[in-house]
Amino acid sequence: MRASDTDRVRALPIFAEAAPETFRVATAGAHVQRFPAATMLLLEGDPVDFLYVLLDGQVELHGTWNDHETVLTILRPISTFILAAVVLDAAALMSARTLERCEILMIPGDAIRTAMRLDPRFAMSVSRDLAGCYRGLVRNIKNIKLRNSTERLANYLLAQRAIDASGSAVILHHEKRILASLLGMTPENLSRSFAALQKQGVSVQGSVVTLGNVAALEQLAKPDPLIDNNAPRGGDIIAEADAEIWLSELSRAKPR
Amino acid sequence: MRASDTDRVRALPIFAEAAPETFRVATAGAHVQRFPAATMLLLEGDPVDFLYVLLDGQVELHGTWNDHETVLTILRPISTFILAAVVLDAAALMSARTLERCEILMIPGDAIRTAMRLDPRFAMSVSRDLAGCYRGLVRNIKNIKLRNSTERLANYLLAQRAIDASGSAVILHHEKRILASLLGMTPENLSRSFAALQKQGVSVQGSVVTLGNVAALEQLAKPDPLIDNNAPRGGDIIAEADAEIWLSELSRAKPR
DNA sequence: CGCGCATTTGAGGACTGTCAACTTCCGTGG
DNA sequence: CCACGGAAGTTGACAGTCCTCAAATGCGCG
Repeated sequence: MRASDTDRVRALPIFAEAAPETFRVATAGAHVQRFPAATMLLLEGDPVDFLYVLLDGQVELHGTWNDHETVLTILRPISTFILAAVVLDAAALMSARTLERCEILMIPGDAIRTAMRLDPRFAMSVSRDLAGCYRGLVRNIKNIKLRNSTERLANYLLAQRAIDASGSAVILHHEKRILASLLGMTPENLSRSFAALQKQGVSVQGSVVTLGNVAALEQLAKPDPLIDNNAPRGGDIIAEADAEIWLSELSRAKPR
Repeated sequence: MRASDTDRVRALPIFAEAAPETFRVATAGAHVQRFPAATMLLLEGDPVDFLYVLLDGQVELHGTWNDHETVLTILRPISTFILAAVVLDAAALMSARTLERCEILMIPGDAIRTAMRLDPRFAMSVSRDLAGCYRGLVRNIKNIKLRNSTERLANYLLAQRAIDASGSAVILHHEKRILASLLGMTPENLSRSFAALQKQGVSVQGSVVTLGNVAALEQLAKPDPLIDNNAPRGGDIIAEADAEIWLSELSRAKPR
């Protein structure tokens, strides 16, 4: 692992407050591995022997049933994945596949579990990370169960805009069929949803989406701090802070 | 709190391995409170000051958006809820409402967080609990995104049968409109799904459902250990053990 | 007994998935 | 550099799923 990578991993929320010794032990048994695009890193049902840390590239986590597949999340550096399975030493519930060439740090699960027993601050950080992941999924379920596909897309676009902070243009970082699956629809319906959002000033050219009328888009999307995590990075804390601002905006919401 | 309750709380996975001192301190500042049916315990967006432990009764956790509501989970004794918000000292993402008269132990969030810092074994237990909750939600999302409503109902019935182990009869522990929301459909469609399952030998009389042909129901439901948590109680470990048996059954699955 | 609420049933419409054909984009190889 | 092939994306037609509204039925409790 390069020194710059070490620093980036050290800065992960999970390690930030850990004792130096904890970090040293955990990363001592770890190794960096490079994978080509479209590689299955892990199959659901497999035992999980490592905590994965994505250093570079993109990874998709997905689930399968009855010959159908759905994307559950898409990861970008720096982030860890399948922490929950590592903590429980259990089989994976999601499969992991690289979307591009990736560089991944693999930390033995044993090392993580023993580190948690020895270093309470580290265990606390793991708990906080898991709690943040849990809340991310709660948001996800509310999004799926309470909104239709066009509303989900609209909120996705607004959330991306908040993250990238790149003016009125949003760049899609993955293929549309991957995005469609992430949002719980078919590629065909994603196209149609984009078309439907033209009325709200949305126009698409390849992977560049321009939001011509953010106010109109927000009126349709009705973003909600209790569903849409608008924190630039690293979880909950920031999102909670603006809750009151959002709520005032929500008070004028109308029935569907 | 009655002595019998103390024992039951002590037996919770979260406290089972905690130091005696940890348990004593945490429960010292706690108090038991009784609530009538249909009481809002917590509104989404509210700061969370307590870890709740349901000792008796039923509690529903739900989410709201744009004047629509969806049930996210239904709790029965003994279980804790909103642990994730307590760990992060964040606002609740779900509202909690009693479905019947309830008896609830409320442990100050501060006590939980300081206990985690002081007792690594307790922190480890909290991590394991959160990891189990996280995996429960992953299963939930796969269930919603990969199955239609009748398939979800069929799997729900099979899962209930496995939990209660009560022959070929399954008892619905909550009103059908609550169950419908939990399964992500309207009450009307729950009725129709029950009707559709008559072909698979399912018949309903009030809150008693008899499964007349489990094999046929399983053929439709295609239960999967990576979606349906069939552990009698307390999470993942048992479910993982039978994975191989289930998988052999799945290998002959056909495209939808 | 009657009221209120949950549940069921029916009709219609909105939303979403599937299939097929077509267009666009992009990387490869000539 | 260009032509080509294959995959991704789009569009249209159609079907299945699901929601909404309305009305009827059933159930429990005062």
